[in-house]
Amino acid sequence: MEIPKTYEPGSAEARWYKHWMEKGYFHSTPDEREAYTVVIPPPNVTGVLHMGHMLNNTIQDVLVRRARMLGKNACWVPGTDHASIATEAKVVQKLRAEGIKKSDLTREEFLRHAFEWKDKHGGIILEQLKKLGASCDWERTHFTMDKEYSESVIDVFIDLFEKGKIYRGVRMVNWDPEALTAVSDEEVLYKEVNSRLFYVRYKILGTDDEWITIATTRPETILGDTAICVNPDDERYKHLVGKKAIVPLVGREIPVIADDYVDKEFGTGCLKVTPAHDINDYELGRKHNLETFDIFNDNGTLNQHGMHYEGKDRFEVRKSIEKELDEKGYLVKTEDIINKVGYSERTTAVIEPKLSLQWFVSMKELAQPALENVMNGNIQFHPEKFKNTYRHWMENVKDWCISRQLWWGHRIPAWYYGSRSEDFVVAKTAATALELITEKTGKQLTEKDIRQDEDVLDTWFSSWLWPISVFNGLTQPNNDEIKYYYPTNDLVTAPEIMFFWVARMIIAGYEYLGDLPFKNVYYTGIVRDKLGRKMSKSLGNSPDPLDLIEKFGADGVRMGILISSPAGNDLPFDSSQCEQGRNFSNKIWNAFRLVTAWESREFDQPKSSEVAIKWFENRFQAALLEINDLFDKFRISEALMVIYKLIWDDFCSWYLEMIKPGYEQPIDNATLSATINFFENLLKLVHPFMPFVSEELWHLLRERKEGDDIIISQWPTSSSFDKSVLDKFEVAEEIITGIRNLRKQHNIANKVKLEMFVKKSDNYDASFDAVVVKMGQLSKLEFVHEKVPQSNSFIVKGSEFYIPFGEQIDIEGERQKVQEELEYTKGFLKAVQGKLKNEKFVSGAPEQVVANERKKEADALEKIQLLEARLKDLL
RNA sequence: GGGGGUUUAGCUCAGCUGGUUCAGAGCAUCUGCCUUACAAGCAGAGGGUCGGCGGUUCGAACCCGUCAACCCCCACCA
Repeated sequence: MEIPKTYEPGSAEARWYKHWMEKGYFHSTPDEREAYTVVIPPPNVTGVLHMGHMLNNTIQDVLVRRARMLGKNACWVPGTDHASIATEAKVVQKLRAEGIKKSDLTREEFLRHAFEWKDKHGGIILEQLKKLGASCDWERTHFTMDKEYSESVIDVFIDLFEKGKIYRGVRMVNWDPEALTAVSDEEVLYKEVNSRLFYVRYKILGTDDEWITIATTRPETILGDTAICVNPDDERYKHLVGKKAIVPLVGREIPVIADDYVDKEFGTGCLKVTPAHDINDYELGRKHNLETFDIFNDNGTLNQHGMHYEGKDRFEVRKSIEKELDEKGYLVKTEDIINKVGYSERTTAVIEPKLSLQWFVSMKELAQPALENVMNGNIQFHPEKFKNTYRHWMENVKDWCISRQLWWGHRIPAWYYGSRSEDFVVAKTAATALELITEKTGKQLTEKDIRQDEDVLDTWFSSWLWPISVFNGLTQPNNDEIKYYYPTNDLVTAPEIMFFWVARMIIAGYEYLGDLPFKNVYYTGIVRDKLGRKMSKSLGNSPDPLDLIEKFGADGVRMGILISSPAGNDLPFDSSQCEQGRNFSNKIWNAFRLVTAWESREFDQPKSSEVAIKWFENRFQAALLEINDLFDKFRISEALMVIYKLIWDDFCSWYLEMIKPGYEQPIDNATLSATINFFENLLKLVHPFMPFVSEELWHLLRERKEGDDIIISQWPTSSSFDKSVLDKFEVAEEIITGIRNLRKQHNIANKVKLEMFVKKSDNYDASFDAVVVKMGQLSKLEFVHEKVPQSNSFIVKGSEFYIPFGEQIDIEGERQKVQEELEYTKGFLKAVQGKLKNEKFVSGAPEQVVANERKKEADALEKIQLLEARLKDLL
């Protein structure tokens, strides 16, 4: 049977993924083994796989597959997030394309459309992950709006409310006066625009002609002013604090107050305070007990507080009021400035900040254990540097606004029965709400008398329960699964959502299960394009991962994405990296072709093969130790690099060449069998990174019994190794390279056998001589006591190697070469001796370091002697 | 504006608490090879005053100061 020259990933990938699924290898149920649990950062339900997901999920799969091979009960829970804003925006957009406006639909109608959309597009991304090879337990797929999951979200809301951790508070929302709705922060686009700064003077009450001048970009809001504020340290205005000023046009008397918030440098250093239309002003208002006048109607026109401007649009009023202020002598001057203005993404209307009652989680106390347990290392961040960012945020944590003015999501379980702000109860159902109302007020109401809060909860208010709720840890407390799988082990995610998600999961973990949600957090970087831009849907600069898989194979893409992506570092993605990955799978494939082509017989093992095997055993163990260590430190891409070099350089370029029989010659049984064992172990190391090609070759390499699949094979066991073997081999490598270099310099083909003579140093080691003869294509290797004339030479570890070339020798070239080396060594010696002459160095540096320098000196002296002798010969 | 981070070869990164290797790897580049596993390959080679400046030290890529550039997060300024 002819084996193709290149590895063809397509069929192998489909075949093996199906096989793994059929065998149920991805599915986990609690048993006596140690659990290894990972929960996927749930992608948006309607999302499409992008490069960030590829990176993130490849890392998770590597960790999970390795854990499985280490004999752990690996469980990787997949699922999707309802992503309220993103999904709702998509549905709105889709409806708009069909000519349907959201405002024409009832909530129920809209949700019907949304669920239809979710059923149609939801989970596409999960199918894509299968193409990547993700070994998720698909039977455990969760969605943050599943029935039981939603129940846990609502329960947590109610619980926190009852504990007094959730409260209603005033917050500025982004009001879209055209759509007549509040929009989320994410839907506001800030643009820099040319504006004007108006300087307006207010008369001080009780004076003849004393004025105070403020600067504002929004003169129309003067009608809502309830104070003027200056910095307490501002000498210019100190005498005015406590006095009253008169609002122009309105005639209202307002206090002049002092607060640090005011920047002395900006404008005139005086701020007019309009608590209803600016969040900072609102805070000042609260602090100083100011009145609040909301001067706008919902559609952006002025209301009754607008006096003669009532009913007119805010921008029209801005123009008119400028004129009026000017005419009446209040306008001092105007200045052109550039400032940022928010526009609604939906309607492009200018956003009006508007005060409204929102729901908050009070965070200070909840955050305490979450902060401590990261700082003390109970939860580890990789890389560690993110602890700083985390600490800073957690120490200054602000209360979390959890209500969103959307329909797609978990509706807030609050029920209103009156017009006062305290006329509400929090309850799971309307029925319970009615009971609570009766309890609270004595009134007997019906469902018609109450209405549920219109808002839904912030998406993160459901995703923060992810590691708990995928095991129903709240709805069925202490069930077998939550006990077995929680705390999970590793979380792999992007640093951007450290606060949105990671911190809050930690908080929820301690609050609800009294334990950490995961032990390690691996932060991936951001995938960027060649221009350094973040790859994103909106920019459209992300290659389609499925195209890449098509082109380079899933294994190739996985390797390409991991090879230069240390934790926490950005990954500037270029498809050439996938090419490298594809080449690597091909390399392994061809190594297999070579090994499988050999015919084996029973005969004496050549010495070169014997020592080659001994060397590779040790080499493998050394690499394995390093790989395991790198995995422990979550240095995944470095582990991959070690494997890459182990296979490409050590196994293929060295080992296989050392044991390779001559053309059409058989190989001895012992060597072939050892080689196949090596190959198997190498495939195991590769498997977490390149699951498909490794499984394919695992089965081609030898006959396998049913169920003998690499995915469930045992990770190679680590044992001690003999470093001296590796050191000796390194010397042999150096000798072989020396021979190759001479061949190259003198244009001697590999086929031409050469004779080599060695003048040994005292520490010459002959254990790899057979390999040197084979790899160097030598016809003779002989030891001599004298230098060999008429030959080229090189020095390795004090031994001199001579290869006679008869007439071909280029004496001048050789002399020059030796001369250069001599110069260099002399320079080196000078530097070393310089150090040793420095008394402060000899007395100050540790003994070991000084000893090293002395050794360097001795070695250099010896080498200089050899080189000088050699030079004399050449003259 | 606040906070965090980064800066080492053309690119992506290692370099552990300052001292074995005149600074390491992969990719890319260059040179020579279609050598009977692989040209998606083989064998070699070149390439860095470790962002700038100053300091501490016998000794600095590593510690301190300062300047600069870039990135991320948060808040958005009347």
